[in-house]
Amino acid sequence: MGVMAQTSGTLDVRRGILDTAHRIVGVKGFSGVGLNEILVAAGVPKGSFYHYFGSKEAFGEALLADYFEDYLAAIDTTFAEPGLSHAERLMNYWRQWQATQGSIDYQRKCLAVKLAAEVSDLSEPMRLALKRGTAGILDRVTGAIAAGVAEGTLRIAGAPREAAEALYHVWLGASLMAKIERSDAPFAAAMTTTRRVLNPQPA
Amino acid sequence: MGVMAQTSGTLDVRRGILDTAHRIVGVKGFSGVGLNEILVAAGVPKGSFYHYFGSKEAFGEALLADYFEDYLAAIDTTFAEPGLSHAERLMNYWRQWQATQGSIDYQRKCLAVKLAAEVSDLSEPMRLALKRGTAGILDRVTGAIAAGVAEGTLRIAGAPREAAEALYHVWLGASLMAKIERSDAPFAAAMTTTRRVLNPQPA
DNA sequence: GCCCGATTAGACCGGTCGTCTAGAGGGAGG
DNA sequence: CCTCCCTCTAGACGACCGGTCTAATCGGGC
Repeated sequence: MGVMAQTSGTLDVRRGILDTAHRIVGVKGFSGVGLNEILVAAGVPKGSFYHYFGSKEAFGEALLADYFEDYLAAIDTTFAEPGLSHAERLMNYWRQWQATQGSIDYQRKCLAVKLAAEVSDLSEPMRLALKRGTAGILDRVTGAIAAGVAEGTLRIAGAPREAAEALYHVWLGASLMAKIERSDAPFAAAMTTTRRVLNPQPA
Repeated sequence: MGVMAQTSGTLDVRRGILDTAHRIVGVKGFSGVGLNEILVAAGVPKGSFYHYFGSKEAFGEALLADYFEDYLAAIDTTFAEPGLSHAERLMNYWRQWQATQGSIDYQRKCLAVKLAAEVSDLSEPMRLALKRGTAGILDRVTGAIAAGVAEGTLRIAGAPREAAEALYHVWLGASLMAKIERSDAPFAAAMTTTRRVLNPQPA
């Protein structure tokens, strides 16, 4: 069977499809791309698709799950960076958001922003993947805010969870406006709002 | 030519297509629906479509323009309602947002929320229609905030434009989250944020 | 050399957008 | 009252692309 060798090959193919898809779906959306385009771009024969995924919908679910897995790991890294206050770590997170969404680098475009509206009325499994992912983000941001408050580097009115939700909404909305306006002015506005909400203090 | 009689009939057909499309596109998105489905639902033969619209894209642009025309007119009505303070009118606007987006009434779903991410990478004319529409909303909200501040029923930190952008971002983001979570909790959170930002005072 | 599971090729059918030809409808002008 | 002519309707049609599935191929292990 060559389990080892073939398994690694198999996983590479799956990864290749997922990575390619992230790039393309991040621009064209989910209904807007055909499997064909993704498969050709990934150099994977069309016939193979149903060996790796059960359907286009199951594939979309996997794409989202895979995306959030990476994304949450990246947040954990940012929020654990040594030598920084919780306030600084949190502000770094928003800075990264601005940097990745504002750039022309489609590779890393946020699938949550791109797909939320399109997909949540279309597919229940995909909607739930989105729900799990965003809940994970909200949990982490809430934790970081609470830590900053406890540490004294953040001063907020109300509960950490409320602030986290408010800020996540702001950045989601700013991302939508940035797409509409093709400008990163909305992110600058979001950053101003963020500072007003969090009142970051020097450590 | 029968200009009058035929014109009214003609406009009815166009209206019918647009209204039906609003309902369907509001659920399925733009790439997610075929002209066929819309036309059948509207009871309009396919051949007529290209008499009224040049292409699917031009139709999408018209759909958005039409949507925002109504939407902006509704805002103007809300912001001109007699016997209310500017603060009350503004809070009514957000309440209406919550009511229409939170409901199951797809007829009136916000096309800006639904289509922004999907369409702004897909079609420049549609993106510009979105840009014009959202700019109109932002202008009106900014005006209402400024009026409330001048009147003394609103107390904000910073410029009215900043507050308007922050709040519009919040409500856009909350609408996305409401879709993802299938809950109107995000709107409740947005309302809390809104009150914190605007500090509405009794007249 | 054979076996057998992992992988692929390509057919399949239904739907996509857009086009095109024919003709129905109904006021205007003689 | 009849004809003209333009607006609008009708829906078949083409070329193409969608997701899915079956049947065949590939290639390592024995």
